[in-house]
Amino acid sequence: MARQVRRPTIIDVAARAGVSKSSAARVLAGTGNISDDTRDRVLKAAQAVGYERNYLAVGMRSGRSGMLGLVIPDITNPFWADVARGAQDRAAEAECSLLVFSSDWDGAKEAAHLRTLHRARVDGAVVNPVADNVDDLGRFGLPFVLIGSSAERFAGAASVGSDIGQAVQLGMDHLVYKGHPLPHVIVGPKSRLARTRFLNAVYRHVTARDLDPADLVIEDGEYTFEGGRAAMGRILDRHRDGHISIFAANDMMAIGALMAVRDHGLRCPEDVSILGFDGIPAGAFTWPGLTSIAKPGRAIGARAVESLIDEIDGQARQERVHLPCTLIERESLADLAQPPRKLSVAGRN
Amino acid sequence: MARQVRRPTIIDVAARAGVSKSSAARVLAGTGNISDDTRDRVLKAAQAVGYERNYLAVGMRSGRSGMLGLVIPDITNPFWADVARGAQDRAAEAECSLLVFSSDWDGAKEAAHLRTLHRARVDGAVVNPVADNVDDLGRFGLPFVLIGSSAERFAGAASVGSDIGQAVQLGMDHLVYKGHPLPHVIVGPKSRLARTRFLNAVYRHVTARDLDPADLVIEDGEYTFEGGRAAMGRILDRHRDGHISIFAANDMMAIGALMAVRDHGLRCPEDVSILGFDGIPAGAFTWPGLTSIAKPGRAIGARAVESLIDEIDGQARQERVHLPCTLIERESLADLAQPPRKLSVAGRN
DNA sequence: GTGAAAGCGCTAACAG
DNA sequence: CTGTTAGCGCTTTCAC
Repeated sequence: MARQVRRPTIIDVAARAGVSKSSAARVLAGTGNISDDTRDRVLKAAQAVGYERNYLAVGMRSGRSGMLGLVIPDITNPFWADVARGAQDRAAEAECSLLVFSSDWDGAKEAAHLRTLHRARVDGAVVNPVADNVDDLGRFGLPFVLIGSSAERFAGAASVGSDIGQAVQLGMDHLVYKGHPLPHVIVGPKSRLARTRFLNAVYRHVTARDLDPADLVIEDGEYTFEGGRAAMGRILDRHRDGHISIFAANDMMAIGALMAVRDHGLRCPEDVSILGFDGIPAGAFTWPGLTSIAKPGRAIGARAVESLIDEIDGQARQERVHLPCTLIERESLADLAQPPRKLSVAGRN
Repeated sequence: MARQVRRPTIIDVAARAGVSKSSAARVLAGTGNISDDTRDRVLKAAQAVGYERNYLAVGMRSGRSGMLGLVIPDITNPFWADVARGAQDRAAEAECSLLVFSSDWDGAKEAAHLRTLHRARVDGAVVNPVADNVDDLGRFGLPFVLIGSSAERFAGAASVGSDIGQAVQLGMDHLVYKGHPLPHVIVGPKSRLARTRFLNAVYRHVTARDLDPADLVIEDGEYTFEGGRAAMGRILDRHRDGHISIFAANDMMAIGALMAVRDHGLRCPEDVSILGFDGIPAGAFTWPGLTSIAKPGRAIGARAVESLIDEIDGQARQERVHLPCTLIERESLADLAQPPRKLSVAGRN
């Protein structure tokens, strides 16, 4: 294969069009005043020689590389993949290239990727901060937008994430609608910021309906399949009468809980109802399908890139955006509000 | 936030070190002969002013941008995310940045992304070709490596993919081992190249064991959940006695098949055994867990980048690499080889 | 071993 | 409206 074919430059175009380099440049960059005739000839010449702008050179001259960076924990995680996709699409619209990096929730890796981005001269970056490197980013003088739940720990930076309050509200309302006024809650470990935010929203909802918050049963564990399974196991070991309703703060935990229900010889949704949170694709394939509150991953990615571009253009909005979550209704929630209707399956047995 | 802090250049470093621009450059690039003293002073100066090489400028001068491109159908698809991750990691090791694009299996989008890559002056690209744009890539004179099953349609290009023959062999062997000598096969539509390759391998395995290939039951459908569900439905409508064994050419179809089994009031693995192909994460959360042959996505991505780098460096190997698949054993396959052992669950009912 | 100088492809004053 | 000129930051001859 012919490697390194010499690519035509603006000089070739100018020569062929019989104009000066700068006239050609003006036409090609679409700036300044140009006579129709000149424009025509330059455009034709460019076409003829197969000219393609060298963005490396443009970048060098203008200080704008046309590249954006994205640093997320793991592209292999469906939520983050979704975020990446949103960012990609929005970047493509803006004719920007996106450099994507995975940090594995590791501060050192994150720092390394940030440095790489800086060296690559990206115009700005969207990052889900796992450590305090964001301060470095700021010091670099690189425009950036933060995403995810940990984003708000950092003052003075634009951020976009999902609206946990609205999400919990949505979930609790749905639970109430289906006849589960006071679900048991499975949340993450104490150390995590998201836990607090989630719980606060739950309490707000409970107190707003004049229910006794002390009746709320809370179990916690790691944000994993096993964490959810163990937490659910504990609940089941304790409580053995009547229907149990669960609101899990994370789909992996919800799926783990589902497994625990089976382990205990119970059925979902007949004996136990489960509502998840995240909207991961795997929830569609569990049995029963997992009803869940979906985070708008794609929208978050897209919005973050949008904010970033604004910031790069100097229209720094520096805002905190919270995007609404949506309900994905599948089969893991029994309809207790109208007992005779949906529970026929259970009744038949 | 301080936008556009002037970043120190090689000139600043040279001035501070009290040497010429070129000496500084030599030290910083690690080329040419330099006295220890000079090197020391330059390095110290660089450190002091916080110098960082401008890769845009380097790229312009050297014709190497240090960037690689990756074009896959959809970063949101777990297999492709895995490929992207492998590529990312390998690129990071080589100190390259990776531009990632999703083509949505759309030729036009693919072409657009390829053009963007070309304009961004990437040094090479890894692409899963959905259309015939790869010819363009070749014409561009851009080094590239193809990935995925459609890759081999293109002559004269390096490619890396999974070893379908070995994968099917592995699956069939496992099926035999578990007492399912002649599974029904659910494959993709006739138009797809992967179908043929899969079926050929199945036939090879069957004939090698002196079984009658005419006994092989083949159903096809789209490579989707619904496709698998429908195909399985047809099988179930026809065949109603004894255990049914299924080898699906794709996990989504396998999961669809699982659903069809439930639709028909049957149980997996007691009445129907299912073996999938892909190893998608969701297979861990179905009930029962899906036994599947996993494609080495991450390894494919990593290997592709490796080949690409070799090719860029002029050691064009131009080879076709086939990476082996592995078996993920979960619960969707009954052990028919030793009836009394595992089928106790079914027996109890 | 080191420095001076040319130039990668493009843009942006500055004259004309 | 157009051409001339001077760089952006770096590498790379080519002399010394």
